Amino acid sequence: MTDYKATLNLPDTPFPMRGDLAKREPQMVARWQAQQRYQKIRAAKQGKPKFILHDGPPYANGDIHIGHAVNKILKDIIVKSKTLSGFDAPYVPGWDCHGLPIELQVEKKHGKAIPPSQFRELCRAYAKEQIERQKKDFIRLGVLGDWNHPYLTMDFKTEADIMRALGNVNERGYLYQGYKPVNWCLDCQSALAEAEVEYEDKTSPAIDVGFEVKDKGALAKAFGVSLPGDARVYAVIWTTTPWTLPANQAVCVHPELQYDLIKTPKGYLVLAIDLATQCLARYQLGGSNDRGDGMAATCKGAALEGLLLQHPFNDRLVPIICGEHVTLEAGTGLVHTAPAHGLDDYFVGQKYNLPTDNPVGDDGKFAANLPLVGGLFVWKANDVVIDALQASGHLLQLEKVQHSYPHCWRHKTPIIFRSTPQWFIGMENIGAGGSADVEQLVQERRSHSAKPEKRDGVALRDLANTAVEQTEFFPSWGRARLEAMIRNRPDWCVSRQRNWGVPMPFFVHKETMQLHPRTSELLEQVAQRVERDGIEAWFSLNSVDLLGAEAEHYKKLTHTLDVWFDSGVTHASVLQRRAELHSPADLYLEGSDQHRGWFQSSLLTGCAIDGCAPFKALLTHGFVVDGSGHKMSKSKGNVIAPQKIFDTLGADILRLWAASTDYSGELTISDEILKRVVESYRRIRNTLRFLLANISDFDLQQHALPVEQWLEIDRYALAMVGQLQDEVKQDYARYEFHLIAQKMQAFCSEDMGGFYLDILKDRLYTAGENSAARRSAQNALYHITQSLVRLIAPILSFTAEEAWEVLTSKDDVSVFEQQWYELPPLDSRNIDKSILDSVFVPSTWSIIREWRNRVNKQLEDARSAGLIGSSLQAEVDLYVSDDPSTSLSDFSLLEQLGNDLCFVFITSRATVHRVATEAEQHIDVSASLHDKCERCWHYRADTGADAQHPTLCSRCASNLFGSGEARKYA
RNA sequence: GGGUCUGUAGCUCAGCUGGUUAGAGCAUUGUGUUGAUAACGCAGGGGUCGUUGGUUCGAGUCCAACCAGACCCA
Repeated sequence: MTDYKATLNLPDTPFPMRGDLAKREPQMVARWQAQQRYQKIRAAKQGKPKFILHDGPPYANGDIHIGHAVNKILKDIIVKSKTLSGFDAPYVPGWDCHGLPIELQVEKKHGKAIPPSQFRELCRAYAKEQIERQKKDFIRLGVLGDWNHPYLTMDFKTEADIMRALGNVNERGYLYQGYKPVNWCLDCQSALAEAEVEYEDKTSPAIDVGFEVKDKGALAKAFGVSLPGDARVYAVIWTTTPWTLPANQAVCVHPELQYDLIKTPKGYLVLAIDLATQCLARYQLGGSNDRGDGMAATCKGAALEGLLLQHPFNDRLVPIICGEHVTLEAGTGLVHTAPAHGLDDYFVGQKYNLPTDNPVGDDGKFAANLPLVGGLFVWKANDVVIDALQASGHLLQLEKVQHSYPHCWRHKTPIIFRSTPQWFIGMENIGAGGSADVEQLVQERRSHSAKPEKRDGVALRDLANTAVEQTEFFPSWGRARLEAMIRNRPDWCVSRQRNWGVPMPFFVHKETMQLHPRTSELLEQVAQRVERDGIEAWFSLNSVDLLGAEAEHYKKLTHTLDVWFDSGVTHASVLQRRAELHSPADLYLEGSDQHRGWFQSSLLTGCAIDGCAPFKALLTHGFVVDGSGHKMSKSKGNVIAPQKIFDTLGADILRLWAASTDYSGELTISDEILKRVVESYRRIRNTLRFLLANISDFDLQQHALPVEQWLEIDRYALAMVGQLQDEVKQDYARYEFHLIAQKMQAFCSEDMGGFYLDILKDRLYTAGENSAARRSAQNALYHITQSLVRLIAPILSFTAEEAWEVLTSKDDVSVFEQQWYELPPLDSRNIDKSILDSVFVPSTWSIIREWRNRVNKQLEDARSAGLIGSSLQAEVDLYVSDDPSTSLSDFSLLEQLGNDLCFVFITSRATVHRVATEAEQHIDVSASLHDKCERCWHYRADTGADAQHPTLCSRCASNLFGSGEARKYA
């Protein structure tokens, strides 16, 4: 007996069914790097229009987590899809290298007793080491980029350009000196970062102090009462830091809270209604808020705004102001406000243009010339202040309280809030809010800080607003979020008192505190030295070298820049400095937290320096959460590490997960989800494998057939992949990757596996190897493969490159040197006239597929009844109505397929019969009574017709030894 | 407490401007095949569309409140 199996054209490919990704991907990465694929792709794309996705630099500390992975994968998908869309899309990854967290790590490792310059060297070395670790993982994810030349904010040139950017901001007039409260350790005599502060219990004196109301007429009006001429009225505050009273500049009320005016033996007191009773009890005073007619004298806080009070021991008037931060948790509902000594106070003070004058020196002693507390240490001043208040009758109550209070993490001693000179980028030059009276009052007293000039008369906030308007947002709500933040943000404090950071290379006059008149010129000289020697050039600089004799009048600033400034100005230090890049970038892409971070620091510096945003579009993704929607944390134990995923499942699985999740909200990940992703991957991979395996003997040069000579179903397949490609290209352009993953999956399962490929097997395997019937199928498969490999490439990069090598039989080429595939045209303009008349367009094919579904259901019934096993054992008879009112009835459509209809249903016979009405329509399934052809497994009457080949049907006999069967439709 | 979002089958997602029995893939169950075989085909089960109220002839789709979750602030 002949082995007819050997005569079949069975699939064959080196593309394995199982990806074995975890093991093989690293080898692929190594080879790509050795082959310099990134550089090759750049060369291939030279001259194409540019698409610049600018990398927001991750911080160079710690190994990458799943959030990093999502961010880099999304960027990579975009860069690659743009590349395939015909853009030259270089990708220069970056790292953020300066700042406190690195200092902390280095301190932990090497201790604190290290000279600053050596300490900075250690920081630099640490950052470098971290970058290498992160870089290795990013590359492992399959992210394509210029990994040999990333940008680092600690590159000497970049450090110099960061300084130059600061100089530009200053030249535009957006930089000014002001004061801001910082955590201050009296023992360190230096500022502390948030991370250096610990909270511990401390006992403090808590005092209630009356501020005498100066403008009694206005107050009486606010409460709707009339007051006796000699009445004394006090606004009462409560504080646990009596020493801050010398810096008091206002008393703050909540605009929406209700306040009482209460008559007591000590005079009238203003207190929040909800706290009045307990306050009076504490002061051991009775009292009444009856305004004389039996009605209570109350009013909203807002009504009190602007009233002037006499400071209890300084010769000045302070206003009542309104603030949302006032609460009823403790005290009186009126808050003593010293902008120099508290952050809330500072912010509300900004709003009302209150001075932030700080009377406390570095050593914690009050300035010598101050009344009452001059020269005293702050803690000592507590008692003096209390005694004075007691003596003057302003003190209503004194007690000791224990409360949580910030302490220095090194000295374990209580710290203070103390405003210090800082540098700001101003959002506008006129403070918002505040009543006219307050405005006037404070205007007179403002002398120490002049806010900046506007750029061309435009405030930075307005510039930023305009820039946001002109930006495209993915998703669109990003705009609202950024707008809201810009509307509310205070001026940006850019100075820090750190070691490991880019210095603010300024000289200020020792007396006037003004910047040196030649600041820009000097800054450039410094920048040139920094370009050569790094930031150390500034720290080690002797002022005389630059200033000569002037040096004795100028102070060299020791501030460093907020690291957000470093990364914020990469549009200047990177985009505008690298030949292959440009600013504004086409896209910035980061997590949603960066609306406050990098998006904003980039926007503000861009607007300050260039007058516009450094990006044309912003894309935001959510955070990764666990399967139940909760954030990941070590303590919860629900952290999933990207390293574990690519070491066990492979990077392509992680990439497919990132792509198939809708990133506009949170991205959920769990073992189950990953398991589903793996299934999904298998489907795509196996479809690809089947395609490759069935065109392994196909050579387009030799075997190409014009589309009009293809079988109908092959043209339909081409139409399907054409539509898929159109949609997927659009989805890439809109950055809607989860739709792509979805469509890819459906295409592979429904259109290919469940329909086209299943039907095709018979023809591919049993038709003559070089027959038109088989070559027609292969033509379609070839184009589908070409299209599909590219469509998945941005997402499943490893798999696509692997398939590309099989497809091209070359191992040193990348699919990313290509563009989206150009499918043979199928439309009426380019195709043979005969096809125009064809009834077989996608919409008619869907009718055929509906009938196929009906047949399948009947076959399944027959199978359950034990009538058949394989569908080829069945013969079907379709009774279909021929509705004369329609131009093309189902009957005539199915009938036209003729003998090919059975291949569509994968049965041994399919016959269409005409019935009159739809009600008569039905499908009969019967088991074939004929013999099974050993080769094609169809049950046919002509099996054994050829005596020479008794186990073959005549179809196979013809395909093997004759002219071959003719197929027209399927 | 404020700003910006999210909540449709076990999982990932569709569902356009409100209109008939809410879709797909994966998973699950049954089954066929053994010439895509740790693959592929076929059929089935599975959803109070976060909850409650409202607008409407009609709401997953509009409005309000609430619940849960995320990010950023305070």
